[in-house]
Amino acid sequence: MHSKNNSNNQEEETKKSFIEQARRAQIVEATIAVLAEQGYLNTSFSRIAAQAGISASLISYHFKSKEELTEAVYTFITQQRQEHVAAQVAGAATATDRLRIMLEADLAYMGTRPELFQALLEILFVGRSKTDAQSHRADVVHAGFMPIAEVLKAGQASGEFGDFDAFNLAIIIDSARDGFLGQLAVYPEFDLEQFTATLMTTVLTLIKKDK
Amino acid sequence: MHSKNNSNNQEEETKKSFIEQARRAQIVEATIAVLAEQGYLNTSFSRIAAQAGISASLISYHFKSKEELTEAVYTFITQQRQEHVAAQVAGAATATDRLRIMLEADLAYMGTRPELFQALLEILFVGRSKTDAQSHRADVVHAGFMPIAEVLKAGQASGEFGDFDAFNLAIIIDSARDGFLGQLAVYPEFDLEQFTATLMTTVLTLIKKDK
Amino acid sequence: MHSKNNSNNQEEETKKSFIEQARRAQIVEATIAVLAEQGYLNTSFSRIAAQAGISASLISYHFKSKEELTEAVYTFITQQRQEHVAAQVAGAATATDRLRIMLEADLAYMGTRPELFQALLEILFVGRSKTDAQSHRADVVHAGFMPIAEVLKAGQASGEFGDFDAFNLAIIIDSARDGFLGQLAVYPEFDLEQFTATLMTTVLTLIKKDK
Amino acid sequence: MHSKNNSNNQEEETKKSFIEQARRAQIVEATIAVLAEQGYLNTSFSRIAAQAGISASLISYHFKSKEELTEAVYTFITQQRQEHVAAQVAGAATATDRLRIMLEADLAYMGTRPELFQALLEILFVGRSKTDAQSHRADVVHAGFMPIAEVLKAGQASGEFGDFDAFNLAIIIDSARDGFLGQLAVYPEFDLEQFTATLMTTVLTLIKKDK
DNA sequence: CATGAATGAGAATTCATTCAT
DNA sequence: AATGAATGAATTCTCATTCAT
Repeated sequence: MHSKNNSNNQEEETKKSFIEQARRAQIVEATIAVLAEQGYLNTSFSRIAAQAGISASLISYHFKSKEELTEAVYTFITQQRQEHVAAQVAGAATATDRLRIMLEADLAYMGTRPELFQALLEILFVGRSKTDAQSHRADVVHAGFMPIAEVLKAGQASGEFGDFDAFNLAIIIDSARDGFLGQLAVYPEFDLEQFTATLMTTVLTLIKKDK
Repeated sequence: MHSKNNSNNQEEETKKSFIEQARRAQIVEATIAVLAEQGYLNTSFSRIAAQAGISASLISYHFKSKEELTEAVYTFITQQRQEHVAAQVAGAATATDRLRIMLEADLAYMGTRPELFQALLEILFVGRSKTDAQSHRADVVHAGFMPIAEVLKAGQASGEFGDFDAFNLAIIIDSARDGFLGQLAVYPEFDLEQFTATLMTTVLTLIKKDK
Repeated sequence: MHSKNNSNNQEEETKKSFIEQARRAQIVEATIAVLAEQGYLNTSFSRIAAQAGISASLISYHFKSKEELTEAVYTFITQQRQEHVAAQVAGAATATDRLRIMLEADLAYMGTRPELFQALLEILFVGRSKTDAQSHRADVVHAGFMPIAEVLKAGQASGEFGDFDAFNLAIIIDSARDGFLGQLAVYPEFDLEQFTATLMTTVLTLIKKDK
Repeated sequence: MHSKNNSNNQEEETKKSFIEQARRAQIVEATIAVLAEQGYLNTSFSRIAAQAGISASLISYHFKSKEELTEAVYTFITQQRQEHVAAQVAGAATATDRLRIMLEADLAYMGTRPELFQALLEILFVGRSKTDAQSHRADVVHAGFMPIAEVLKAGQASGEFGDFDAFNLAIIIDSARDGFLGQLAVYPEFDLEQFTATLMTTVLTLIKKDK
């Protein structure tokens, strides 16, 4: 734990935690694959282990409980999602641009990895065994439309957008985007670009000033 | 078993199927309650039985498998939902009216029974143990936006609506409605009427002819 | 649960609970046997099941948890023990008689069933996984010498016994009796009657008035 | 491994066995603590490791098996116990003195270290996974009263004590002492000195010549 | 029609132990 | 000397389902 020779301590610890991180990542990826392919009900430690080519107890070794693993998967997907959007939204000048990029970047990333969204849904609508899960899910749901609601309000405050119920419109936009992603997981042949275009046209119509 | 006298055979069978129907309905209702309260993971036969005040084996007696029970619950909720909409949409004269009623009637019914939607979500995103479940879920997802797409196309064909991508707009509208119902299950304090109003304004803006 | 025909209700319930009781008794007996033969560590549900010739899950069916089973075994042995003593101690006239019977009756019963004492020890010195187990064990330990202490004090109060530290002498007597039972479990060849005689002589010497 | 230079080989080995001994002692102490605090069932390598601040595999490194560790703990406690008594009993002149010191010294030492007795009990009544464990335990139990029996017989042979069943009286005395130690582990508030006094009075009464 | 009894399959998790480093 | 990583065996327990009554 606290070794005596402080020579290459950091290097060792980095390497160690590297292996650990690699394993955890491997397990998380395997879990996503199983979740997307087999559904939450069939996502047992032994199936994840089979998918990853490791033993089931190794999963317990790296994740204290199934809950912790599920949480890690959720965190991983959500972070990936947010990072991709954040990277592109940084350069947006207007509220319109920010809103456009938020939707387009998210659809572009998640739309090409339907298994991520699939896994996310499985987690959100199942892992409700513990007491705080309901509120956790609430937070999650919340997290989806709040950023959109803020952009909408910002656009209204700056006079860039027209007059509308920002809160409920945010729910509509957020649900539309996630709804399509949900469809895409089931119907891979749906046209991502076309939907994105339709959604953008729709949104621009709705936030227009002189409507 | 003791069918020596074939006098009132039919009557008996009718009575049996009546009891049978009543039991099945009771079990379905209990399942919905447990699904909504405890989540799919905690919805075992024994919990449903406890909720209904019957034995777990009686559920097996009336439903060949858990899959069949799940299917029955899904069918029950979906039928209820469709019947309520169908009853009101019958009297609609224009496509606009039909679309409005489809949304308003559904929100009015499902919005006041969040446990139905909750249970629906639990089923849709979990019960995937058999191979054909993926396609089954596809049908389900499909069922949501197709009626809307048809109305949109009808409105366009009759010249009542403007020019837009009917298919993708149907996905948007359907997702917006269901998305809000999903939120409502988590945040009961959300304002159903206000959202309905916002959604209607939005939809009317989108289908308008001279936009 | 609450059946409609109240004709032979009681009879049915009696029969049912009879089967249930029989099974529980069978499992308890099997558990005692395994405990005594293999020790607590090797007393798993599957071993008990093998001993009883039933499936391991049937044990779970009748006992909600291993803790409950352990508790049942403890209760069973303790009750047996107390009943045997109580039956004989009832007719005792003097404190001396009461004390003598308490010791002789207990040694006579438990001494011929060393596996009961063995099982008792295994439970008392192992089943300490839960929080309240420490206090539970305390109660148990307490239960052993308190009846003896009471008899000693009663004998002193009535002038039947001499002057001594009743509390600590009770511990000594109780420990001596249980200590021998513990030895007997390991060395079945020890002479029960001879020890009983020695213990009685000893005790009578100690409580004598004019010593 | 790098034993090319055989110059200070012996010194190294000595140092090694010193470290080895220290580690083994550390692990034994940690095991005693966990045994006393958590009970045998909760005494796993990982818990012992946590208590000692080392890794679980280091325990396997120093003790070939759990059995060996258990054995080491038992030996350690027993040796401590015997050494303390032996040191004081050496100067006893009469059999009475020897007996008195054997009891007083043991109670004085073990009575102030209830965790040792607690750990001893946990080991004696649990660690029975191997075939020969039963006989091992027999030896252990034996070890308790045999020294007492010998003193009693010696005192009788020399005419110092009266006439009694030395063997069974030894069991009584041994059980009384250990029984109180067991109580003490559960009720720390019990009065060690008072019990010791009572026990001594009792024993002296029992071995008296003209009774 | 209804149930209690029973089961086998499978779940998550802990354990002692091994091994490369 | 010491450890983290890894595993297979074993554990308790839950589940859907069957069957005799």
